[in-house]
Amino acid sequence: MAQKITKRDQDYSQWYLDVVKEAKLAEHSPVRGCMVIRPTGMALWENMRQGLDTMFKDTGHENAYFPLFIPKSFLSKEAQHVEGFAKECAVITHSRLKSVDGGVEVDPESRLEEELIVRPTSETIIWDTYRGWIQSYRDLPILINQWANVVRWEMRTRLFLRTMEFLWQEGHTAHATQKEAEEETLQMLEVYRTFAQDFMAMPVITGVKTESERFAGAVETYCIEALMQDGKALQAGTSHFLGQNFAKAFDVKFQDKDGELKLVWATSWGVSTRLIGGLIMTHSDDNGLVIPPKLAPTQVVIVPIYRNDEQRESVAEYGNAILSELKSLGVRAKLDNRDNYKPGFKFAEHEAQGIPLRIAVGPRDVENNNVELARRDTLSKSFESRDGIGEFVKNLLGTIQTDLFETARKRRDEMTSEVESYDEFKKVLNEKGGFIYAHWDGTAETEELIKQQTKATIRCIPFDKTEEGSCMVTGKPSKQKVLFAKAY
RNA sequence: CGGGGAGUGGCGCAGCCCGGUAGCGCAUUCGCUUUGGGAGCGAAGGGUCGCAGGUUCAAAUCCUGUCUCCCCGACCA
Repeated sequence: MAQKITKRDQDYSQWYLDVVKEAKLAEHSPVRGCMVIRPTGMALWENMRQGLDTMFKDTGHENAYFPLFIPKSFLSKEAQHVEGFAKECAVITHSRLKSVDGGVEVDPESRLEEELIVRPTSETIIWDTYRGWIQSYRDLPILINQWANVVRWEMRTRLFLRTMEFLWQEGHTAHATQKEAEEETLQMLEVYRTFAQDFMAMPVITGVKTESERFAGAVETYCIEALMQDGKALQAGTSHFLGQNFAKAFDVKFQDKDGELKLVWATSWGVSTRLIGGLIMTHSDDNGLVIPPKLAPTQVVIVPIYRNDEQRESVAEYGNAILSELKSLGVRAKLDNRDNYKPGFKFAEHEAQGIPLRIAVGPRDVENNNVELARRDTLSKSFESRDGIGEFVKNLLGTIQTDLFETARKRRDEMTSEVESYDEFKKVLNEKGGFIYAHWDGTAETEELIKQQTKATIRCIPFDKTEEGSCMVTGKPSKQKVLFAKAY
């Protein structure tokens, strides 16, 4: 029997872990800080990947793949970049083991001349490669994405939200002009925003990071920020305008139309399996995971109910016909005809796995020519006619998708405050949490002070909060409010 | 890296103080009865108690060392 899930309001961390476990998404591996993504979790990631990949292709990008290992020297070429990542790199120093009475140990003879770094991100190896690909303005732009795993030696990990190794995509583009690169950066931010909202049903705030939160090596970092149900923010994706930093570091120049030799402009952008963590914490409840229909590996599950073999057959026939109808309409449906579990158990299990819609069919339904429909998001049940059930379900899935977004947006809005003073800020942060808009003087010192005193950080400087005011801490003039929250 | 907690069948735990070489619940397998919200009964299989030393006639239990994981902080997608 599945273990009960800890109440969400009681212990949010435990609740989160329970949901992940009960939904069979992932589990801790024996390797410190790493996770095993189970088939259910992988199917979800694959759907997310497909949605994103289509959007990348639609905006002119192609996929490629670069090596996992990066020569140590590459990492030292961009000063800011090194500083940001040096402290969390896995380093390969040797190439083989040797047997020593029953066990193995590292063969000291095999020490590498130059150590290899397991990529924490691929800017360096990619820009080293781009140097060879770019000579003329005709070679630009280069619009490439890579689906890969990366490793960051994190101190403390949490399933999906922060693991030592994680799956992600990283886009790396090269452009002839600053304007084009900046437009690309914002375009991809918009792709992320659209994906988060339309596929994940997760509302996000877009904006630009402060200098202290900026990606190591970027000129400007843009982000999407989501709010979790416990009132903490999650950085769900980033898009960086890299300026000419990497072009300078890796000497990537092109000859322009005017004959001049110029440095290339760059962007990079990425989202990771962390999105799954965001998805969980945006929609799920005490019964387990809730997945929006667009991303659900299984959108509809049909549960047959019967008392004897005769009923079993008629119900199976009835259920299979519905299954075929749903499949023919492109609905991802399955029939749960396992005989070793009772319906109640299956209901609970499907709910824990977040399947958006359940259809229960029993002898009564066969007789009355109807079905019992249960929505995962609202946990409400209704009886619907068997006739036209395919179209009905298809529409309902669409409704669930938009309802999930609306519910999440409403919750986010209710958890968003605007304050005018630092006292009010601290009060709201302690009593309510969530997103808080407040004026800030734009200095790193004030930002750090607020962080030290309240643990809240500036999640982003949003695009749409222009209004004159004065910093809630120092009273210095401010052109706009910025978005604060405690964050994951 | 600092503070706390924990390592005992697949999972969750008890036993440890006060040594006598393992037990409970769930899961698994088989059988019968069940099936509209996490089924019941009966039987069976499965663990040298994280690892390494030490004390002892005897160690899950006491001592020393060590590794790992989880939680809270600092750092980060």
